[in-house]
Parts: sequence; C-alpha cells; structure tokens
Amino acid sequence: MVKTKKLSKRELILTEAAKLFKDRGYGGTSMRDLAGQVGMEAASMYNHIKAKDEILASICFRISGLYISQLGEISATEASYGDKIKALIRLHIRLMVEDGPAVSVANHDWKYLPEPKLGEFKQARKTYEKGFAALIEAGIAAGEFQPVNVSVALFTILSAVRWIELWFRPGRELSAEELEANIITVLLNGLERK
Amino acid sequence: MVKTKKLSKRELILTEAAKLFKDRGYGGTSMRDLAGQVGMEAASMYNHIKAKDEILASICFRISGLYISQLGEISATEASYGDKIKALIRLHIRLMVEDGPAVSVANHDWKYLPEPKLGEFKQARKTYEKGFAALIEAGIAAGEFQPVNVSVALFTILSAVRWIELWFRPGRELSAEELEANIITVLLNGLERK
DNA sequence: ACTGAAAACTAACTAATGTTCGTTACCCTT
DNA sequence: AAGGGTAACGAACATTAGTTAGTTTTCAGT
Repeated sequence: MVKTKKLSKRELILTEAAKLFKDRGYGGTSMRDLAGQVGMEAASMYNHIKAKDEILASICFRISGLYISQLGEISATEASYGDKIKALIRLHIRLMVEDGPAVSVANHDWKYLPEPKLGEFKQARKTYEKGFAALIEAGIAAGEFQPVNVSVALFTILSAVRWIELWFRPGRELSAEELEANIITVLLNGLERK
Repeated sequence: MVKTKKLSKRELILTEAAKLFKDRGYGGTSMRDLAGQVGMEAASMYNHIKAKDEILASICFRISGLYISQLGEISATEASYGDKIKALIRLHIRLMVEDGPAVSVANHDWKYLPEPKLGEFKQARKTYEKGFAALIEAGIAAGEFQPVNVSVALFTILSAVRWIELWFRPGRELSAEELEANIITVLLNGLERK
C-alpha cells in the first residue's frame, strides 16, 4: 500500500489548508503556518505538493467537479422543476455542512488561482450557473415559477446558500434538516404570508 | 481651503484602495500597487494615512456606520413590516450599486482588521443584524410573515443582496430598479407560483 | 520674494514569503 | 543485512512586504 499512504498525507495537507484558507484567506496563510498545522516542516510538504497554488487548485476543482456532476444527475431526473430546484438547494446545504472549509475556499479564494487555472475555474462556474439557470427558465416556461428575471432568481438562490458557512453551527439551535426546510420555504414560498 | 485638499487626497487613497482590495483582496494588494493606482510613491501615502490597516478600518467602519444609521431611520417609520424589509433591501442594493467596492471590502476583508478594531466591527455587525432580525420577528408576531426561523430569513435576505457585486453591471440588460423589483419579488413572494 | 508647512521623493530596513538545496532518517523489499 | 526510494529536516535563497528616515519639492500666506 504505497499509494494509499502518499495520498493520505497529501489529503491531510489539503484538508488543513482548506481550514486555514477559510479562516485567514489564501494570502494570509503561509506555508509555514500550514506546515505547523499539518505537523511537519514547510519544506517537507513539497514532497507531497508541487506548489502553494496547486493546493488551492486542488481544493477548488474538487468542489466544482462535485457541483457539476451532481447538477447533471439532478437535471436528468423526472421530477418537477420545483423539486429539482429544491434538490439543488439541498445539495448546496449538504456540501456546505459536510465539506465546509473546501466549499468556502472554492467560493472566496478561487480568484487567487494563477492564470491558466483561473480561466478554467471561471468556465466551470459558468457551466454550472448556466445549467442551474436553464432549470429556472424551464420552470418559468412551464408556468411553475413566477416570471421573474432568471439571473436574479439564480443568484438570489446561490448566494442564499453560500453564506451558511458564516453563521451555521450544526447542532446549535437548528439542525441541518430544519435549515433546509426553512431556506426552501423562504426561497420558494417567500417571506410574506398570502 | 487647506482641510479640503487634505481630505480629498486621503479619500482618493481610500477609494482606490477599496477597488484594489475588492479585486485582489487585502493581502493581495501591496502598498506599492495602491500607490501606483493613486499616482504617487508608496512612502508618500504615509503623509495621509497612518498604516495599511487604517485604510481597511476606515472603509469598513464608514460602511457599517451607514448601514446602522439607515436601519435606525427605517425602523422608526410607521410603515408595515413588509415595507420596512423592502426598504432595507432597497438600501442594500442602492449602497451596493453606488458604493460597490467599499461595500464589498466591508463584506469580505473585515476579518483582516487587527484585534482592537476587529472586535468593534464584529459588534457593529451584530448590532445591525439584531435590529434587522427584530423587524422580521415583529412581522411574524404580527402575522404579516410566515412563521419561519428568524435567523434563516435574516441571512437569506442579507446574503441575497451581498452578491450583487459579483455579477451586476448597471445598465447591462437590467437596471437597478428592475433588480430591486425582482429581488423583492423572489424574497417576499417566493419563486413558486401559487 | 520669503518662509514654513504640507507633501512628494529616494533609499533603506526589517520581517516574512514561497521555494530549493543538500543531507539525513526511515522503512519496505530482497 | 543491504539497498533504494520516500519523506523528513535545517539552512539558505531571492523576492516582496509594510514602514521609516532623511531630503527635496511644492505652494499658499505674508
């Protein structure tokens, strides 16, 4: 089991890096900080990773890949558009709760990717947003949703779930399931009673 | 007019700093970068500001002060709770459109404030959120809103408007007024038709 | 025109950054 | 027991960071 050990050390670095990047930002995290958290010297980490920005890229693209593949699966189901949107909202919340630091990094620090990777990541994001928007548009065309501007609806939904990381502490006052139910209520039914 | 000139140079620095901080982040912006944008040498800026983090603090507290004072005014009116929430949403959108870079910095880079200031800023934010939440809670108690979790509603609304900066380009396809109307529709009435 | 302050400049300092180098310890296979 | 590759290390590299010191320029008020 040679590969296993190698990968697990590397993934330890990636995991700890995501936590630190989330807290202090990419630029605010030094390789020595990260090494201290991992439990080795900064130089030693270069046996497992190629460069600091490769760490960032690994985190970002793992998350974007997850989102895009899940979007494909959900789109392909036979559910109503409302249920598809709900499933996507649940996906975002679940990933945020389970993989919080990495999602946070992919949302905030992607802009520090060096240029070949930066363009690829932007494109991946655009791909995801286009797929999400297509569902909203189809839902409006089917009379299932209100005839609202598609971009506004898309980003209102996306942003509403991206900020969960900032205040949600699982088990404190609110469970993940209650969180899902409440957010879906607000976004799909609106705040006002009718 | 001695004071006027002094203030305008300082404010030029603050304005350009907000733009750079928004694009490259606080840590990703060097004093030499900023000086180049302002049109002077890095050392020269220290005739107008005390330190780099003082720039960050000025930007953050100016924005937080704006939000808190406006919240006070809106809370004191005699409108319905729905109209108060709408007014707050419009406030967020207007500030984002008119003062975009500074709002963006106050939303993303506040965590790099050094420790005495950091605590103050956190408290200011909490003050604002408490005031906002009180309006939602009162609206629910009055039967005007759905009995949803107050924190969830609060942060869903707050986050929905914070991301405008990322994709909204005024005059392109959508005006600020249409933006307001659409966001309010989604948040207050929900996406689904009923 | 003179003066004194405000504000610009050049140069430099210290600290910290990402990364590389050469070497050493470890450990699995033979 | 020996060999060889993996992964750890300490030291050092060049670069860049924020900031300060000292000096010169600009310019409004007398």
